[in-house]
Amino acid sequence: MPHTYKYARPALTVDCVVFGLDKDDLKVLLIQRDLEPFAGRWALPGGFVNVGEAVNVAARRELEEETGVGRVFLEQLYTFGAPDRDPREHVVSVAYYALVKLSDHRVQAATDARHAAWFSMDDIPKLAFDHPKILKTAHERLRSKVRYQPIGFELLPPRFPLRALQHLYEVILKRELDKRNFRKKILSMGVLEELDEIETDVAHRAARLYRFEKRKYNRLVKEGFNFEI
Amino acid sequence: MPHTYKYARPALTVDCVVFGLDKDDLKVLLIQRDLEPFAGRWALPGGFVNVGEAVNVAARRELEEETGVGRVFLEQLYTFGAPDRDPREHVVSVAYYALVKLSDHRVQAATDARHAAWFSMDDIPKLAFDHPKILKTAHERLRSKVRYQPIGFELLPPRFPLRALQHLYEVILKRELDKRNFRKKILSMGVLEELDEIETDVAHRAARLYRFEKRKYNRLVKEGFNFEI
DNA sequence: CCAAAAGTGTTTCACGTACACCCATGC
DNA sequence: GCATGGGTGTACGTGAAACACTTTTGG
Repeated sequence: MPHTYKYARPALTVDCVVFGLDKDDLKVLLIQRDLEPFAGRWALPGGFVNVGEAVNVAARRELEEETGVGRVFLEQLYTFGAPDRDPREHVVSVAYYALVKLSDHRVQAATDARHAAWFSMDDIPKLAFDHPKILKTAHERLRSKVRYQPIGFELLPPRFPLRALQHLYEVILKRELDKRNFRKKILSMGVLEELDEIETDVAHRAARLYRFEKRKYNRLVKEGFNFEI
Repeated sequence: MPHTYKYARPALTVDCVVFGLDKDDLKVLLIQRDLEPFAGRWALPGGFVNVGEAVNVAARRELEEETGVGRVFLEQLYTFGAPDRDPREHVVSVAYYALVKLSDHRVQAATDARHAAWFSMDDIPKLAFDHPKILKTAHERLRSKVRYQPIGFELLPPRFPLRALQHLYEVILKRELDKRNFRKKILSMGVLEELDEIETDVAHRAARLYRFEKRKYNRLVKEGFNFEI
């Protein structure tokens, strides 16, 4: 059913940069295109915004369609609106970035489905459209935001050893952190709950597990607390 | 000349939050609507994005049409895409915020033109659409960004006394700053050039004028310098 | 000479940073 | 018993914050 407007309109899409944290690496979920343009190239998951559908809802829908995962951290990144970013016509894309827990089985499943795969940020293939630029913007946003907002926890399982949290910051910030100073600082914030549990299946002394307490964090924020690494 | 598409498309607009700094106040430029919906209401300047026109170019064009000023600081803020934000149909709007020098004569001129006026941020009239939300988002962005990026200078004339700079931060951050600490800090950054000029036409001791040295700032940034107030 | 704002130093305290060893566990 | 990572405290330096008086100028 065709639709007619008095004035021409750019098309409107969403693209999602989905970050996950592997044992060693920061990874991104990419989709292999099977249609022109850029058939065969890897690209960010995304698609068209339906009329009557909120843009963030469209992003979440596309994300769920591509990765099988809902209920993830999703935040608007930037809107890319250069007229030549799609060779076919003027397509404006609202980009989002998502943080998912790779420990989540449903995310794992998406990997085998329809030409989707996780790529290390250090080894990204040639991408379609202006997706290199979008990915770069997302990476920068993640790097700066992780320092003053507790979004890193979105990449970890609900219960984690402090070592995993430190490793996360080291990978994202690309520098080493001092173990004692890190523990001192993160514990002194009072946003982690120390659990009565320890790691299992490790070939050395098992570490204590912690949980991020969002309620404590929200309470502290109201009192003027500033999270900062 | 009508345009037809296979699938329905949301309309795409830009809205601009234009901030200026009065002697005392942070102000925003608003336009009074003369068409329905919201005829008579005040609203943010903005308009439709043309096909083939980059979104940021559209924002700059609309801004120039409404305020008569080009070459201002303009940055993308956020994209608002709720389907009910315009009562007529689904209109997605990419919002920008601009910082202008009210000392600029061309900006002053815009005030008398076609129902445009500057409003103090403490005294905003009822606004059309979801513009209160956009304005609030812009205000928060300005408040947080001004602390770690030297964008405040965009609101001042090229040559200014330190007092004006401090006042700017006090107005935007909504708290008083210590004069000695402020001067010490900002001067120690080494991004201001001390001029051989002083204020004129003041009824008291005239203050020395300074200029923001963007080149020095850029050089320092390359060396890892972080601007922060 | 009075009003109004310009300009200037020091002390204190909190926090970031650097740094090394013993402990618990699995194999 | 050895390899592997877990867990812990202190000393130092930098930078933020608090704080008050003298100087200059115009009217």
